Amino acid sequence: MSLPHALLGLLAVRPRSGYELTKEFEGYLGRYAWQAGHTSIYPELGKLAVRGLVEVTHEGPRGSRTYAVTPAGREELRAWLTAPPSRSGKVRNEEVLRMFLLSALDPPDALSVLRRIADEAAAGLADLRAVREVTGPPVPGPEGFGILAAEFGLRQYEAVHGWALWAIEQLEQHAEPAGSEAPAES
Amino acid sequence: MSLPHALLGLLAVRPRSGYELTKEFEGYLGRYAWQAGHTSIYPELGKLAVRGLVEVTHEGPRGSRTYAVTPAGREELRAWLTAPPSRSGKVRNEEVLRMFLLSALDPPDALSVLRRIADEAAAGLADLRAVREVTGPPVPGPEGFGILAAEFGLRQYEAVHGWALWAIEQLEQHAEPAGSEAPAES
DNA sequence: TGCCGCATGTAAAGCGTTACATGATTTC
DNA sequence: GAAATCATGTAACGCTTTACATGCGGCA
Repeated sequence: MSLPHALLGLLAVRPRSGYELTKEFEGYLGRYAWQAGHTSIYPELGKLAVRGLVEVTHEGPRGSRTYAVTPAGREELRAWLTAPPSRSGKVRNEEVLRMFLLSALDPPDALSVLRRIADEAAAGLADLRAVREVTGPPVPGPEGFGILAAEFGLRQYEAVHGWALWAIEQLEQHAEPAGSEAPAES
Repeated sequence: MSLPHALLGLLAVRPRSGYELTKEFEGYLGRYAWQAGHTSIYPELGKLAVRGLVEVTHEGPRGSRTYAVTPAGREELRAWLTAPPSRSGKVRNEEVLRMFLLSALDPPDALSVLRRIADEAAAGLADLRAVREVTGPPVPGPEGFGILAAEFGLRQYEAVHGWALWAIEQLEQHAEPAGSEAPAES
């Protein structure tokens, strides 16, 4: 379970409340890396506090509590991030599963799914390129948080897009296209 | 939950027993797309049988039951694969999470992690290239099962590798390298 | 005969998701 | 004053994982 480390990582950038952490998981973090709802986050913060890895540094208006990482928490985060391959990386990616099973479809159906994948990758690519325009070039330290990740997502989308176009080409050598879908743009 | 569809997809290629299906999840499928143990698979096969999506076609030596997809099961699989973006794609990828949190590390630590990532991507790349050598060029239909996925994995690794090298370059502009790790080869 | 791998299953514990629930503060 | 948002929490259900458990068949 990596949720505690995700929380430590976010709090290492700057202290936040459980509510703010929840919002963070609704953005790119939750979309690409790890998702969690507030009903998982609040109890987990409590456990981390008991273990002495985070602490409440401020209590605000609506009973809000701002958490910050302790030195012990920072050390735990560092240990996890620099640890060996982990070797127990739990993978559950529905999109990748679809790609694995794609060959089970008739070529016309497979083609239309591939065209959709190519289109979605192109859209994601455009989205992240816009993000890069706004944030500018990467800088090190907490300020640059997420820039490396954005570039990573960008290159992932490029790979997916290229793969989908390649796969379409492969399939079209063997079957006439269905012709019911708009072609993917480059 | 995508487990039932993963099972339908595997059975659509050819009928198998629960045991064989379990083995399948220990390979590339479980490593990259979706993991499951036999204690999830056996009950799920029972549920699919009740719903009429699979059926037992043969009973072998050690109480083994060979399952096959029914026409209804094939239709269900097709519906799932060709369905819209699904919009509820659950993402839980520990490796990607590490990349997101990388900026929380000191530059020297971040560099050593990035070098490890680059090395692992290079290793995975070599592995999949070997697979491609064995299986040859892709062909359509159930026979080509997994070839598209292998090419996909290959391109993913290329993207990760390229990203890691790029990230290392970015960080080295701002901090002296730790020098405790072997440099990543290209 | 003994061991290994095949082949399936149950039970308990833990975790995550969904739904339900509450109250305070700000904004209009 | 009403509505939206902030901010946290509990409870129930279902799924996953881990551990435990059993027995047959092939091979040396």
